[in-house]
Amino acid sequence: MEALAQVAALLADKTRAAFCGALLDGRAWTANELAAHARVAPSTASEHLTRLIEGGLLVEHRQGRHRYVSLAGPHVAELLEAMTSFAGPGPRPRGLRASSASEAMARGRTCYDHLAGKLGVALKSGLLELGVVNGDLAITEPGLVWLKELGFEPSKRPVVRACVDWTERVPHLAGAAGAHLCEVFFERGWIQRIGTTRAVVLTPAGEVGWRELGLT
Amino acid sequence: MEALAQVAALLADKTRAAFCGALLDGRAWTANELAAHARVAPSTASEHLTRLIEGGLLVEHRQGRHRYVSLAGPHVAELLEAMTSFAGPGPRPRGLRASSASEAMARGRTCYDHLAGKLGVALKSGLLELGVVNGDLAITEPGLVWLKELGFEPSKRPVVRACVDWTERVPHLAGAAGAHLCEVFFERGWIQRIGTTRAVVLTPAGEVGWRELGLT
DNA sequence: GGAACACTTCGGCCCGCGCCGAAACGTCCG
DNA sequence: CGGACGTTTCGGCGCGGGCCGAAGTGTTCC
Repeated sequence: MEALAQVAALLADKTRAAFCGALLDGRAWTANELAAHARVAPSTASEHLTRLIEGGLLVEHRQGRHRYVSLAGPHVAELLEAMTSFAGPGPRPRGLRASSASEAMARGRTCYDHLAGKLGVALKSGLLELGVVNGDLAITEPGLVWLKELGFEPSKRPVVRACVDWTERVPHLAGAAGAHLCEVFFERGWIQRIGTTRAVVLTPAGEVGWRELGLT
Repeated sequence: MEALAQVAALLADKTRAAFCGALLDGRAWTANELAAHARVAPSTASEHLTRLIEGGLLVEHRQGRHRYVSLAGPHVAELLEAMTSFAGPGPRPRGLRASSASEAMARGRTCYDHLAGKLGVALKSGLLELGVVNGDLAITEPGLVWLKELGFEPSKRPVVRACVDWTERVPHLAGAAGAHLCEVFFERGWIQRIGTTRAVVLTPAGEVGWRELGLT
């Protein structure tokens, strides 16, 4: 169980945890951006990043004088959400700005490459009613056809995976299908990021689009 | 992401991780047993247990002068295996005793309340061939009938869940079905613990039984 | 009642590690 | 070439937390 402690230790520091939380938006961040985000000195951030990369949680790709880092893959995102949902919604954040921000996150957000929050759960429920997935959150035959009509192409990656939502405490839709739908929704302008955060809203166009697809 | 760091911190200590690893056998241990297992003073163990319980990872039930603790539920076991499998099989354990013990664990073991290791993966493959579960590891209609013939009764708990095997790096069968099958196999003497460890072997009777069920 | 036992609380030690600032390195741009 | 900038390395500081032993509480058994 030595290995367990080592992975846990990587995430046990609040600065490193903040890094991972920021990277959950699925994008690549530079070392400086993360340092500013977590309010630590660049030198401190650099050391943390090295440890997270060596631990296999992050990957880097260097470009000129920049060091871009991102999560090492969907499996990392799933692990992070699983752990976060375990602790569950802690005490309500204090302060107007913070609480409205966290409300926005609860309403809808991206979780690495798919949708989470109330929006993510609504999507899952809709797909369930449409028969795209069954009660155990597995893809159905007609569901696969439905997805292909939206441009989905099967790959090595599992089509659907359950990812525990840390605000709703309910599994939502991850995996290749979840990622594809999220991508399509962004392309069509159905969902939009709020500022530069992970929070996401369904646009008016999105509401129409969802209804036309048969989603609630 | 503060919450994430708190959960991680609980598991970031090698003594607490060792406790959790021991408790993955699904049984309740006393504080002293765990202390001896992790080679720390009883006073140290006591403090660790309090923290793990407050963190929601463990539950206790006191009986006379004993303090029994066990994992707080299957969700904890799943989280632990997910994190352990992430780190993956580290360097081979050194020493004859240690390496043969870890070999036995890799061959077959219990993971909280279901089977894991090569044995667990073999069970999953067999159920897949029988059509009890499908490729996405979801229960099928005939599969549910098949389970009920073995005394399975559906409950609130999900019938099947994927649990990542930390030695095989492949999902195996958890959830209510996994727990029920493990229980039945123990009752019928088809599987047996090696000593008092989590390691498990398929008995000769078990080999016959598995064949009769159509498992490989 | 008294002795063994399981566990807990407390005080104190000490190591690990997160943090910073200063200085060095490499890259980009004018 | 020189200056700005993103990043890294190093030394040093200070806190948190894991550990133990000693003493205390509650339970069981004789």
